[in-house]
Amino acid sequence: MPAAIVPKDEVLDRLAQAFRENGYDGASIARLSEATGLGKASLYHYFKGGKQEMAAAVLGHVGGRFSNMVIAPLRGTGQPARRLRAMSAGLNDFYSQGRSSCILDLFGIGQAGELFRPQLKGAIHRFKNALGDLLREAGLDQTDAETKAEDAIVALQGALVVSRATGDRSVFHRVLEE
Amino acid sequence: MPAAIVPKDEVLDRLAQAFRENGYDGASIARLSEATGLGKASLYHYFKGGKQEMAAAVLGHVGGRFSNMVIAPLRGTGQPARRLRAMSAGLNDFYSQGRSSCILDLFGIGQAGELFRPQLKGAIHRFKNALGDLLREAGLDQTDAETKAEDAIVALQGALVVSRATGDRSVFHRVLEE
DNA sequence: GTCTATAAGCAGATAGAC
DNA sequence: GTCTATCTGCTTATAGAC
Repeated sequence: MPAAIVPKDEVLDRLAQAFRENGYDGASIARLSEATGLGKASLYHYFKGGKQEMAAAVLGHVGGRFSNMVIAPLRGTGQPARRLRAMSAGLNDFYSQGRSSCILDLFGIGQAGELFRPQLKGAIHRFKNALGDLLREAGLDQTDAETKAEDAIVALQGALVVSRATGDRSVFHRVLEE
Repeated sequence: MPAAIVPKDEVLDRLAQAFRENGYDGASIARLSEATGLGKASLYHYFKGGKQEMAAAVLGHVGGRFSNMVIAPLRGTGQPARRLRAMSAGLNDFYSQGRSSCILDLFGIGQAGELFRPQLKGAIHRFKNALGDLLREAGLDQTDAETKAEDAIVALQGALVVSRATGDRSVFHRVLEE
């Protein structure tokens, strides 16, 4: 069995980008085909469950990238303040300096929301725990740490929405400095 | 010319709800027809510009409701702290206790974003100014007031996204107490 | 594993009767 | 002002050749 012409990770990256630009409903198979450079039938060869499976695979893939770029720095061994800065840098890269929408936002809408809510909930939970643990390590008590962690995630999501709506990414950059 | 069977405000309310539940792309004409109780052709009689005009009309209608329920209390005459609480109550109603997504989020996505960005930007600007003016009146300097106002809008949008993604509206309620 | 061709159905939108 | 019926094109998805 010969290797695929395009590595699956690359395909998933491009699918993710297309979903992030258009949302679940707006990302038609034709667009996904164009974004990946694969014909429609090839996409269905990769993802036999169709668009829904493509989205699920993207969710897993993006979750993995998030773990590497954001969660891992938080779970590292340096000083808390330093790890927090590493997380900010990771978020900045992950969201392309605020240009990319978050899948947690897009996949929460409409029918997609019903399909993927458990995964979205899990992703938020993991992020909140990682950040909360770090804040506890930095000296906050359990309740404060959880609240602050949740606030940070809320601010991040809000900044992405406002940045997209205004076309002005300065909000995203400012919020990243919390 | 006899009156319409359903008042236009009622039609707009129902269209708004359908758009908020499904997003711009997810809200098909068939769904909008069902949501309003009007046949497709009747919808096109009201909105000759089709779906795009329906969305634009919803944007204007919802903007008006937001002015009444949220901006007006901020611009009132009582004490700043009291007006702030009135705003919170208005937001709680406007977003149905966190159950409704914000049009600023949904209409920022994909093609809809390109169509409506100016209106979205304007709406955020008006909210930020009203809130900033109140904060200045409460004693903050210009820069702080603007920053805090923006932070509040960011937190509100983020809370709505996180509430929708997790299905847990407690985040929305907590953030409303800032 | 990729492609072209095509099926079946839904999308947005319109015509014309009442 | 509302409806049924319809048009056209795009949607998801599949069949089958290479």
